[in-house]
Amino acid sequence: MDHQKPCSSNINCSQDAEVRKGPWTMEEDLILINYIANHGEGVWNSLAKSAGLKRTGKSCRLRWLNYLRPDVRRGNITPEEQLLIMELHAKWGNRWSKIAKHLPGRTDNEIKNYWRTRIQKHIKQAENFSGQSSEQSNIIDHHQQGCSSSQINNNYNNDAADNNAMDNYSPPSYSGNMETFQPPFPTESNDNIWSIDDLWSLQLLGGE
DNA sequence: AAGGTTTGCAACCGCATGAAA
DNA sequence: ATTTCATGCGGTTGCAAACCT
Repeated sequence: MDHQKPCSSNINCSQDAEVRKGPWTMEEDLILINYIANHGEGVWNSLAKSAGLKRTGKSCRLRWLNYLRPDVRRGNITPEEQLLIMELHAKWGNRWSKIAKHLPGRTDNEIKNYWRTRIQKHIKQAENFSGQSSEQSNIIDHHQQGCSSSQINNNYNNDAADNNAMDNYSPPSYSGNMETFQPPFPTESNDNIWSIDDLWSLQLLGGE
């Protein structure tokens, strides 16, 4: 992604004085990192203002949580993580934030993207190959037809099953296909224009 | 090499929920 | 009890990069 292009997709460019949209620039990232390092997270709307960012609080929060946080891990979803994602998804459906809580350093957005771009696609391909098992195609259909999370919850389980369920849980629908499932590695996506490490070291150098 | 298509991901949007006033 | 505001969530979109013809 080209984070350097200030207004490439900025619909609000004309009224740019107010709210910026679109990709974050390195400068904005640095401002946000710096500000949070010095003042903590606080209320996002006022944080955005105080930091001098022409962004909504929502946008700042998202950028921080999904990208800038020091503990966020990006790229290289391990086979273990992948398996866990599949198990938890089979159990909870599209409850991405809930799934993300079981994968330290991973964000709901990343897991959601990963599911949609890799796993879902691969399951669909496998299904086309093997004439498909009924249970599995049900799950895929749910996502293709955009079923609501409440529907998913009815089909799978609810929060009560939360923590100890994993002990006696066996993945209902994917296990049969794990044989044919080729993890689409490498999933390296660290080739950002600049790395978060870079930003943090910049922050540490110039920070305060 | 050029143009078209597909893929992957960052970011936005709308809605739901909860806390504070 | 009601309203307002902030946050969190899931779905969706836009676009650059990668791939294909």
